[in-house]
Amino acid sequence: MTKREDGKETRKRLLKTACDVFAEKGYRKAKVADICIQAGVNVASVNYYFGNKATLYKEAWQRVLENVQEPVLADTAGGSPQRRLRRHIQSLIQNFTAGGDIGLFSRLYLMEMVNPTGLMQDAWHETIEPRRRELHDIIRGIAGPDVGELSIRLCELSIVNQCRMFVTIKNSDLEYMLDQPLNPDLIRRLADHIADFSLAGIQAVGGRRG
Amino acid sequence: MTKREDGKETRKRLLKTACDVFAEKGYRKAKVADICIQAGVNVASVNYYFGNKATLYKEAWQRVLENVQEPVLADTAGGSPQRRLRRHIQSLIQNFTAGGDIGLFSRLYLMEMVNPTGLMQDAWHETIEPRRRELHDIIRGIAGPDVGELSIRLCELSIVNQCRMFVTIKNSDLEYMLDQPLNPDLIRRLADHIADFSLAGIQAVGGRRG
DNA sequence: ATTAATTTGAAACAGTCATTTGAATTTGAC
DNA sequence: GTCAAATTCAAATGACTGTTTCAAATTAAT
Repeated sequence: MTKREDGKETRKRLLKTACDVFAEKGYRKAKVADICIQAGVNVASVNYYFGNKATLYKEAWQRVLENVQEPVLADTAGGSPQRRLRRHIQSLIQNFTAGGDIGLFSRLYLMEMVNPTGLMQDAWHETIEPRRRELHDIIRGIAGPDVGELSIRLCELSIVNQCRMFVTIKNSDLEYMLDQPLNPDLIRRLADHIADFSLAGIQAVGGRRG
Repeated sequence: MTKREDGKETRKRLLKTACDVFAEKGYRKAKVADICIQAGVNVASVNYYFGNKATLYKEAWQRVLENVQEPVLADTAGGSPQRRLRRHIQSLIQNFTAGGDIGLFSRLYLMEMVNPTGLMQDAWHETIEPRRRELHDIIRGIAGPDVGELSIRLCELSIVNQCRMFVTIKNSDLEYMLDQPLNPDLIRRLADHIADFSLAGIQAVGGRRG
């Protein structure tokens, strides 16, 4: 009865492309035509497989969220807090810079922030929460038990927002400020810097019994 | 023969409102009708005074850029580098949080980044350059003369991006992460934190002769 | 060859806005 | 008080953009 499996493949390609395009342009500015052309399928396919554009958007988000959390947590457990911090920062930056399935997340978030569709809202909280908690624990481990909760959270923000520069500053502007091209070496250097800088920051906050 | 000065007033109100609306919604999503209604003038006024929407946008940018640099530089000269750093950070944050003529700048930048109009490009470099240079000197003063140029610039980025969290994270998310409402007191606390955190960061980078 | 799942292109449809227009109103100068 | 220019106004224009629908054509599996 049920024949023809080849539609699955099309649907998959469509969804994958949708992630890219939505991340690049945001919900509104992304046309279904764009997505379809880039995916090499007919314009009507979106409606055939997803009903409408909004549903496609939601499913794209879901796909991105699913792929964001895994590769990091595995990598950052174990070792001294200092070492864990360094690795956590590296993985954060990788998330923000990687073009593949992963950097998409922060771009989507940014787009939602700048002009919200209201189609999302909740789902992403669950996704970042575990990572947030881990960073929290690492910082606590470095700062010590006497430091106030608020101080720890402020450190979280300091660190995450340093890493987020890759999302919230145009690459060309970043290169302008650093006066050199943004290659993988430089990114590594930046990760090291952020780790050093932040480690000292946390220790200072801890030392003053914030 | 005839003068009639009352149009100037309208034009001025229109321009001011345009800054707000463009900053809030971005070029595309902001309708001239929105701007006109919010300014309490007729829809045709935009074309009457500015010819078209694009020109209004450019003039709005210009207006914002003009008002951004002044109030800060005056405030941060003099004192020890440590003290100057603290004040610089405070003024940065004020720029990013103030609703008035000033916080607009960073919102406009963000909007341009997320979906560029291509109408701007250059002008803002000139505007931030003096502030950038000042921060650079402050950091150099703290880190010492032996620290490499790149390290100084990385510190710049660390600091600026901590302050930019107010622009690049939704207030509601910020409140969620800090687990308390974002009132002026908390903002002051955050400024203090960033100053402490960054001071230690710079000194660490300097100490290691980066 | 039959069947049902896909694919297709074109047409229909729904909105959204910037801009124009020309008349009405206000203003300032004489 | 009158005139001409400057300004305001409401309505209409008019273009464009982009999603969705549909019926016909194609394809894969049995």
